[in-house]
Amino acid sequence: MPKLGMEPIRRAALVEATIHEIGAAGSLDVTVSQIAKRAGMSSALAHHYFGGKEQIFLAAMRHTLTVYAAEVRGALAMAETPFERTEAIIRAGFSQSNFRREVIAAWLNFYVLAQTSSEARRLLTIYQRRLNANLLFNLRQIAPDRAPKIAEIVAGLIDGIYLREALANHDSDGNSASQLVIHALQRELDATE
Amino acid sequence: MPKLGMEPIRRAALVEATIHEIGAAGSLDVTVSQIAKRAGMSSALAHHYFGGKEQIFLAAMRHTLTVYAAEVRGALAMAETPFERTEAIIRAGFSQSNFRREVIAAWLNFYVLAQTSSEARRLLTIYQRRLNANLLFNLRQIAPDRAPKIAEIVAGLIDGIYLREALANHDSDGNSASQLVIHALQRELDATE
DNA sequence: ATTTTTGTTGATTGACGAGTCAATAAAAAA
DNA sequence: TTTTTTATTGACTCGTCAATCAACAAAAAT
Repeated sequence: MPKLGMEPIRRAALVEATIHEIGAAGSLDVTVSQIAKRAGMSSALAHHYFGGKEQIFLAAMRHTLTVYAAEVRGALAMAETPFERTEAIIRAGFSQSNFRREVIAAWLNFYVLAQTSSEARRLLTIYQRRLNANLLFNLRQIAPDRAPKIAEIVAGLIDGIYLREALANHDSDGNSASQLVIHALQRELDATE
Repeated sequence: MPKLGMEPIRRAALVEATIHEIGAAGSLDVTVSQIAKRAGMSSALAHHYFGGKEQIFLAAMRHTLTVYAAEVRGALAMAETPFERTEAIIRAGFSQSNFRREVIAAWLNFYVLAQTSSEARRLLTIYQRRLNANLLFNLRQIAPDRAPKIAEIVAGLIDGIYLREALANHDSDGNSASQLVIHALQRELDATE
């Protein structure tokens, strides 16, 4: 009983299911059947819409990036000053949603995939560039000449502290992580030279 | 024609081959047969000595950590002051050897495995603790009360900048990465409060 | 009314891979 | 010298899984 216009619905369901399954497995070692089952369809249909496994993964990665980007935009919209906006970018990176099991798994496996898949690499580059551009734009308004270096440090700290928190044994507290990065940012800005 | 005392030789060869194969594949998606072949033996023998795939991986991870630890110790031995020792730790993290394809692949997949394998998690925790302890010990001699926070920042920066450099499109220059982290360290130490 | 497009799946193919086992051989111990 | 221990592998089992295909159904277009 085919209802028309199913494609976008099916695709979305598959992306959702993929993220969930990767989160449950912790790796890309999930079968198309598992994903299709969770999305409520046959594996043949998953292949029909996406063509293959890697393309399903890439769609899931793209979605993860899109959600993240939206979160950053939302946080930026509520900030007034360049410093507040920089703070907002940092906090967005450590939001609760980014510490959900599936999101952590998505990022870690994304990194792994980026070594060999040029499309994954491309997406990762987009993420990195966007983060850098956002930071740079705001930091330039505070410390024009030191902005590039500070942006690199803040970006590196966001990724690094996230990695450490995501794999720490205790439950991750986004707040203390944000505080740490913001503290480092302050130190950079305090310096006069 | 069995020569005795082969076990350690075989194990070492398998560990070596595993690291190489993971590097070539970029993932843990390598077969025991591939590994065994590169190590010059049958897959049955690999199973005989290690019991299973995961244990082969863990041995490879352990080896990677051991090599890294040795590198840090070597660098520390040649430094005199606490600051120089802190610098040495940072530089060791960005040494050329750590940017080899296989080493990058080992670390990235290590992170992925740490989500689900308690042994991998344990090893990763050891690495993190050791890095932190090393930094802390030296930083305490420079800025006793701020040492814990600075150590966290430097550790986070090492991991984060490494991640970014390892997945960057250009060839990675360990030097500029070190310089960046050392710069941030300086800023922290410059602050008077 | 019939042809085309869209949605859907069960069944199948073809390949691959982890782990086991029986068998073989040489060294060492008894 | 017989037995045990260590080294080693080819062949096999059992399972899994990505991808394909033929076939069926309903809506839309002609």
